[in-house]
Amino acid sequence: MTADSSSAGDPRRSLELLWGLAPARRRGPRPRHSVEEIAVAAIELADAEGLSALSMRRVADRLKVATMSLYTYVPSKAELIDVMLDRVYGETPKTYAKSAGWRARLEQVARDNWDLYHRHPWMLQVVMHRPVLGPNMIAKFDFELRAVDGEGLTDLEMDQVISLVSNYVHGAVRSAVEAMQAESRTGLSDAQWWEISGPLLEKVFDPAQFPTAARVGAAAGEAYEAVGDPERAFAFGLERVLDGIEAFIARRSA
Amino acid sequence: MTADSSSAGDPRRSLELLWGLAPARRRGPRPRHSVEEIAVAAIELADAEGLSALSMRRVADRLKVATMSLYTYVPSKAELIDVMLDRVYGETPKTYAKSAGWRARLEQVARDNWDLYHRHPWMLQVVMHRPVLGPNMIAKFDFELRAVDGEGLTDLEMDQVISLVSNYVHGAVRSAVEAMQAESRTGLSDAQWWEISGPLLEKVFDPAQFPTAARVGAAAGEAYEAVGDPERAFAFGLERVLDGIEAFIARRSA
DNA sequence: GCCGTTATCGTACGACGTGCGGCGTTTCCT
DNA sequence: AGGAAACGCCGCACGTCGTACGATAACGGC
Repeated sequence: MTADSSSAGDPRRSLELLWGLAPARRRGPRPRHSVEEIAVAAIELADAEGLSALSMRRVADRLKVATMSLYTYVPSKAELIDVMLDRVYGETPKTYAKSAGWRARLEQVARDNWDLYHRHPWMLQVVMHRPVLGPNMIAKFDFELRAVDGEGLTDLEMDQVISLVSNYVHGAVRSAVEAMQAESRTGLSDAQWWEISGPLLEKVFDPAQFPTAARVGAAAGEAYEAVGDPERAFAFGLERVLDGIEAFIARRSA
Repeated sequence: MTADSSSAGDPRRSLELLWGLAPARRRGPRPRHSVEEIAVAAIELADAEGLSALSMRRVADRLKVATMSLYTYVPSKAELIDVMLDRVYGETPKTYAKSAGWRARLEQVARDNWDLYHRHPWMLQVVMHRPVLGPNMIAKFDFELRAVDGEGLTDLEMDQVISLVSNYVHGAVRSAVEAMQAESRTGLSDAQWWEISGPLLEKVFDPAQFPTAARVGAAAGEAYEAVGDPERAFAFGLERVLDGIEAFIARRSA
């Protein structure tokens, strides 16, 4: 429970929340807010300050409401995160260019996800105990599968191809975002950090023992000084992944 | 700070810890423990109960020591996690079979990481603000780079290839581990969970609207009932990734 | 034996998620 | 019209967390 997780509560309640199945109010005072409104406030907070700053108290503050009032809309923090997730899943485009082939479509899927994670880096830290079966998540899944539909793959292979791309993007974004956030989180710029770490590491690290790491580490370090290089690394990996899928599809059609 | 993160403290202190650079004891009572011992206890706890159960109090209990005593060995929880990480990085093999080509070597790297993450799933949740420059992490980096050394790639390309493989493995393990842990974390088996979610979802989800998701979801759901299928999905993706790298290396040599 | 150093640890503070129970508002039923 | 039931709102409290602070006691060098 301490960990920021989703889908840890009652699945029934979760699904009702995600699909907006309110049991139809009957009596009592009018709700002053809505699940949507709460989710929006929570997303804004998480976007701005990270998942570690997302607390029920802070969300309530944002809405000028007492903390416990949130619990009339949402059974627990886990379900709130479910709603947040499904909501941001709704942000990705859901149409392909008409002329695009499967490769262009898959590339779009990868880049849309890359963008989505960059807009909401807290998504990377949410551990999902079960898939969040909200409408937007399902629409997104369907859309992504259609990228490789009709190319002669079995259903299982289609799922595996989409998983492959999703998994790669997730990992790549994670590296990139962590690198980007290092400065703001620690209050130390890369330069300052190396100024401290460098000399100490030199005393203790023997380049002769690990020549490959020394050489490549230096090269990569230099390259990454240039802004935008994580994006190039992402593009590089994506091309390899798509090449691998291309070989598979070609072999499958033959 | 609330988030389970690493490398958030003083880099100098971190490096001293990681490389065992104690400032040489002089006076005072003999330490009853060691950073190593504390890290081992912490790793055991995190392995058994997950990162959310890893607290300074619980680690101290395990060592039969007051909570605050830990702070004489480790400046904060973040640095402790750094030490834990570098320690488990030491677990992966560091030699290749002599006969192995780059592809077999890369596959070994991927599978060793897959195994490592499965042994220590908490690694997936640690957000790294900076690379943990410990001896084992460097040795591991060097070892992995050697998988693709001497194949005609530039230093930067070597780094990108290793990143690609690492990123894919990270993403794939994440999916697999989350699926595996869903039952123990929520106390609901997959069957029980579907028994509740299924009927509700049927009321609300229209297969005609998302035929691809419906079809593939059903197929994938069935396949994953069979134990060990996440591993097959991992193997599938890995083959594609390696194929993509193969194409790149081939083009590079030509 | 004494003093400076250092390990150990009890207490405390401000965060967190959330259970419980009281209050006041709104709606339905008579 | 009036009473009762349902429900939104919220203050308080509990047990958790990381860790700052200061007291105490063990030890090494003189």
